[in-house]
Amino acid sequence: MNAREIEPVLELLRSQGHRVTPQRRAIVAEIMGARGHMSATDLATSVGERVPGVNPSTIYRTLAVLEEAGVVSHAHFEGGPEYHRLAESDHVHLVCSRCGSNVALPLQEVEPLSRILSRASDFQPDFTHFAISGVCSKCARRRSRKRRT
Amino acid sequence: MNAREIEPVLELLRSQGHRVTPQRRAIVAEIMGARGHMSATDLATSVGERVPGVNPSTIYRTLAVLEEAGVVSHAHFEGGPEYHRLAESDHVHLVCSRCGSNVALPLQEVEPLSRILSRASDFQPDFTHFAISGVCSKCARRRSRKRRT
DNA sequence: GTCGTTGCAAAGCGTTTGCAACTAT
DNA sequence: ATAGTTGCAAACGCTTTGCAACGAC
Repeated sequence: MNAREIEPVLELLRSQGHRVTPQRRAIVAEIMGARGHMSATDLATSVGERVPGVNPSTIYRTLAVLEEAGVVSHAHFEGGPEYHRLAESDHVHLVCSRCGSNVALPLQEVEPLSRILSRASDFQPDFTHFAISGVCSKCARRRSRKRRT
Repeated sequence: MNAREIEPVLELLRSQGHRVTPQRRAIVAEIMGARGHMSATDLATSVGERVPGVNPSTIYRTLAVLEEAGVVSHAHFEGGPEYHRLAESDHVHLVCSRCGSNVALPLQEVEPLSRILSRASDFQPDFTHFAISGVCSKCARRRSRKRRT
């Protein structure tokens, strides 16, 4: 499936002197094919369904190569880092501290915030690298429950 | 030093049925006395200078009690969670992905951002819970260097 | 044939847990 | 005396590392 996304990546790796192994094919296919983000452990699980026996260390080493190559990136959530193809960096993650819901907000929607921040503190923010915690509309209505932070 | 900050906290704990031990005194003194944020490991180290031999598990358990009591909170950085007294939640952390510098920005400065976000996505953001990654002015000038992210 | 990659086993880290001994109240 | 707390040791989950065997090129 969607070889359009993975072949160019494999070519890129080759052009950088890296080798394309069955394990890497599976990892690249999995992460470039996914539309969301996933932890390294998630990746290990799903890759394991394509090519059984892929070692976790291979997952981590390949993720490092892919980040280095600039085709994959990671973002931080309450539960730790999650990986995604670079194209997924076009939105901010709004995570509710009450119910844990995770909503994606197009980066352009926070464009104004970036400008304000740049002016206020001479800092060019990348709102995609860390999630933004808060309270979603649903939880704001039923004001109760414990924080899950 | 500054018993003004720690005594009320110890009283609060007692009022909740918790007990005040030398270890807790030291932990509370350390984290309520600190003006910044610190990892659990940092805490263990500095507490160890006051009361030698305090076990890491005691640090974690006490931090949980203090968060539950609402006198301490944590925020997420590239390197993991860091703890701080609640009063330190009055600013956002702007972390440079190039040089790692960490600048505090008063929460009021991002007030406009909160309003925009609330309107745009019906979400009440808490910009203090996760740091905000980006590029500081210094690094923006000398455009080079590798990302540390 | 080279040299990058893999699996494996071990180690590293930060954090959690069960439990008996201890101690604040 | 009664519970809450501590230290210890073990377990955990995630990630990293050294190294010999393997395999892409």
